[in-house]
Amino acid sequence: MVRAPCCEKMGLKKGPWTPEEDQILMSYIQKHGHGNWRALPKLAGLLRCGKSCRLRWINYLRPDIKRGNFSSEEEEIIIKMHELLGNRWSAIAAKLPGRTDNEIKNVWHTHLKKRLMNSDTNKRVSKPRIKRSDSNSSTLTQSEPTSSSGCTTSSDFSSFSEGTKNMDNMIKREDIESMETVKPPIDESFWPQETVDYESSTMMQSSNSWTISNELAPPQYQFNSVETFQQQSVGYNDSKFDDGMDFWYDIFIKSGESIELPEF
DNA sequence: AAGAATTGCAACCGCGGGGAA
DNA sequence: TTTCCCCGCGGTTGCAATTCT
Repeated sequence: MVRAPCCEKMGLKKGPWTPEEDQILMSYIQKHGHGNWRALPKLAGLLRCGKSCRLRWINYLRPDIKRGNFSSEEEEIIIKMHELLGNRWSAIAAKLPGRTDNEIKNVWHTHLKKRLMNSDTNKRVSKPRIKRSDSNSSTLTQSEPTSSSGCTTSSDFSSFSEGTKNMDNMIKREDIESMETVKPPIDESFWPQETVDYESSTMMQSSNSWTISNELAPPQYQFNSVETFQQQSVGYNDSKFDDGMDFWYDIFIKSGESIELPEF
């Protein structure tokens, strides 16, 4: 079976969309829905192929699209899901409402993959670039620092599912979030705005405890002494993840201290 | 200040799945 | 069962913006 190239017909426009074309496509879909994508451009009066219209709508014009930089939580989810699912961008996008597979794919290739590689090789992470444009905002925005939840570096996610899966304490996600205080005292504000450098905090593991030192961090953020925390994995179920998976967080408890895990 | 190099992202391409005829 | 068509997915590309020298 020979398939004709999408835009073989002469006269069909390719390349960047103009605001006028966007307006035509949006108002047509808002009035009539998209129905048959192939027929849509003709009906709407656009010199584009249906595939191009679909892509423009899905990736850019849809009203529920969330624009702007990814939050560190979203990036964590992407990293975690990528580890579980691989390059199944649409499946990952399903876990991030308002984000498209294309956007996630781009973020992975431009930020997260490099970050993980740098993390593995103990290199500094390069300064994030300022986002070029944002349709919902006329001002340029700086990427958020991507140091995520305290000392839980991206490479630590690899141990999420390898952790103590047989532990009995299954708790809810909101409970985990309310337990932020038991993590080591390194949060997003730890890092100066212009750089993302979670590698300046080093973690050394001996049996199930982590020794955390941040002697390379900026002076105002250094601990007075090296502190030791116990690592513990806690799992949770989240209805957002409808494919039956459980997720695991590593939390850190100061040596000598104990906490009670919240009940269901 | 200007040109080169790098980066980020929108858009394109081709393939495969699934459903209708 | 086979053929055709549409849609969605993942990989890749092109180019504008930004940074570097």
